Amino acid sequence: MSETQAARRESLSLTDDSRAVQTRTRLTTAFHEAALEHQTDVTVTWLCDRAGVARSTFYTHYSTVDDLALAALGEFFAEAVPFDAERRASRELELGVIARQSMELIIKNLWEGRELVRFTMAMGSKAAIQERLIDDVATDALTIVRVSLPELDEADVRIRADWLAAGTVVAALRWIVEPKDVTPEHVVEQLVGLMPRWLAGEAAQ
Amino acid sequence: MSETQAARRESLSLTDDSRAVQTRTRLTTAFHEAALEHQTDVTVTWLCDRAGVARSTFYTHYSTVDDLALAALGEFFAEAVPFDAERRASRELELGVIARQSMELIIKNLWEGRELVRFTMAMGSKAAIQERLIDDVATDALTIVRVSLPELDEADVRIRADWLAAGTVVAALRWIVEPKDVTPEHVVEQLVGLMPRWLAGEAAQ
DNA sequence: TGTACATCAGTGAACGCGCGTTCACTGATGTAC
DNA sequence: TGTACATCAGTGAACGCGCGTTCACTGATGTAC
Repeated sequence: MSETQAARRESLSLTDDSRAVQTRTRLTTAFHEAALEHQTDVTVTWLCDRAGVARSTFYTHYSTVDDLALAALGEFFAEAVPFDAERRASRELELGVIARQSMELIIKNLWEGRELVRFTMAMGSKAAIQERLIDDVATDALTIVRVSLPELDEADVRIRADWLAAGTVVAALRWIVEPKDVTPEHVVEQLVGLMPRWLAGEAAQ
Repeated sequence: MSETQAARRESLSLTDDSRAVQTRTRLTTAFHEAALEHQTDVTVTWLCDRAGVARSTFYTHYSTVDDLALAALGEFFAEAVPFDAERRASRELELGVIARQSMELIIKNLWEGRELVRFTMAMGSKAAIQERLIDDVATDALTIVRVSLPELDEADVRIRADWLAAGTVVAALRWIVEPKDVTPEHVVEQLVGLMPRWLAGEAAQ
């Protein structure tokens, strides 16, 4: 990981230069196409050929295929979690209602994108993607825990956020990846039931 | 992943041939040494040189460095979880006591091996190792959930096992990897508190 | 107890492959005057 | 409105590297007789 390349990636990720935007779109599209076509062995070269972009250009934007994959997976969780924190802070709804609605949103997003999720996780980058999703969700979950348990110190907030993020992401991803006769609604109920009471109120357990 | 190599690995992993045992020991030792010496860039070649073993031999035993790393990490969780299931089945202790003792065992093992765990996760294989630990723990946790909630159907058992395994492994690993002023005892309390009531009884929440 | 043989783990050289970086370049965009 | 110039994303060829496999081999172990 050279400083030069990393710095260029950093600045490119921030720019809205139309050429850069187009390159990212092309690569993301190529990734989606790979998923639709159930391509195996998707290499950087394959993606670049498909996107009509030079290999060296790929690396000015992304450091690995996982990087692109995560970008292409989009905002399956990212939408739900900050929204949840907002509503908790406003205290207009019961905890159980908020928890259930947020989980419904996460599960709905995952379910709608299940083809893409399955492909991505089958591509060999499963572990990396799972880990980064957990990271992202845990970061957002920190706010939820702070709002819910204001007196808790930071280290304990972190433990709770990690626990919740990991449990939710892993259980949801496995349900998505290994299709069973379980409806999204049922999964929501199960996951809400696993939440602690301070998070989901009477809906817990 | 060729059939030939995979098959050879499979049969070698089962044998107790003294040569094979010695090779595995040497490689595991080399990995431990790499950790002690805080080696960066531990490649298969480095490990084999250190172990006095041919590179081709490495691949007759392990498919990747992660494979070896997981073996070298040993039984941080594996010891605790089946033991937990046994005691639940015998119904001689309160749920909360069993849950706390099992968590104490997991955390104690991780704490004692924290140098090795940190090294392994810093080596670049963090995601893969985290994922495989979750897998292992989830498999054992299936039994615990079945014993605790006998009437539950298999898909729901799976969701609960995944949730518990992921929460425990991820929260514990992050505590280990990013040292804070949090004692092992305190972490145990936090994690037991996050368990659902059917698992930890009154100790939950 | 000794000899012949089968089994199987280890070896080392060679292979192709994809990764991620580097660098001098080109060409499009947009700003200065 | 036109010209000169700076900026910066994209390019493509080349590089070294480690991965994981293959295969014909060697040599230790242990079993059969």
